[in-house]
Amino acid sequence: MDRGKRLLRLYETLERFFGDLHWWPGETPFEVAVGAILTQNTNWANVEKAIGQLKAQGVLEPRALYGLDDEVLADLIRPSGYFRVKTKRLKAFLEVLCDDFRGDLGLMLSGELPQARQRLLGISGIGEETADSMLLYAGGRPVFVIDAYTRRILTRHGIIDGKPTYGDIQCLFMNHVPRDAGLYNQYHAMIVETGKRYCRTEPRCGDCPLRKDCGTGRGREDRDGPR
DNA sequence: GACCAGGCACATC
DNA sequence: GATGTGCATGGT
Repeated sequence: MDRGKRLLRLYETLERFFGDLHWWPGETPFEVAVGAILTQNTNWANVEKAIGQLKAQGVLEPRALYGLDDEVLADLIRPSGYFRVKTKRLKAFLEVLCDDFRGDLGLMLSGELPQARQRLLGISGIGEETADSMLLYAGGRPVFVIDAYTRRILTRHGIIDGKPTYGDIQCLFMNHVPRDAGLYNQYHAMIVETGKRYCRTEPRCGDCPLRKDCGTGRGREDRDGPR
C-alpha cells in the first residue's frame, strides 16, 4: 500500500478510536499562540501552569503582555521551563504583533499562506512547528503541523524512514490529505493524543489503536503474549 | 537521581 | 548541511 493510502487509513483508524476531538489547545487564538511558544520542548502540563499564571494576572492579551517587564514575564512563565529564552521569544513575537499588526492576531495570520508563514518564521524563536501551530490552531489555516509525535509514530509504522526534513513530512500529509483546516486539526490532535498516551520515547502500546500495524513489535506481544 | 517533554538558535566542522 | 550544545521546569 502506498504512503498516501496508509496516511488515510491511519486517520480512519484513529477517528474510529477517538471520535471527533474538537481539540483546541487554548480558549482564544491568542492563548493558542502563546501556548505554541511556551510548549517548545516542554510538557503541556507545565505550559498550562504558566498560562494559568498569565490569566490570573490578567495579562493574557497582546498589549498587556508586551508591556510587561521581562523579569516579571519570566517569573510568570517559569513553570514552562526555559523561561529566559521563552521571554525573549514571546517579546519578539509580541513586538511584531503589536507594532506591525496593531495587536490583531487574526490580521497577522491572514493573507496568502506562504507569506503569513514566512512572516512568522522571520521572528526569532519561531521555527516551523511553532509557526504552523499558530497558523492552524490560532488562525484556522490549512497547514499540517509536524511534531515529535508525528515523526515518531510515522517512523514506528514504517511510513517514513531515515531523516526526512520537516518539509518532507509536511508535504507527505498535505499532498495526500485534503487541505482542510478542520481535518488537519483533527488529524494532528489524534496524533498528539496517541503520542501522549501510547507513543513516548519508550512505547506503551497496551491499548494503542495503532498497535497492530506498529513496527515496535510490542503490539504483537500485547495480543499474542511474549514469544 | 535520571530521564523525558508538542523546539529553536547558534557555533562549529 | 549535518551535528552538537545551551536553555530549565516539573512529572514519572
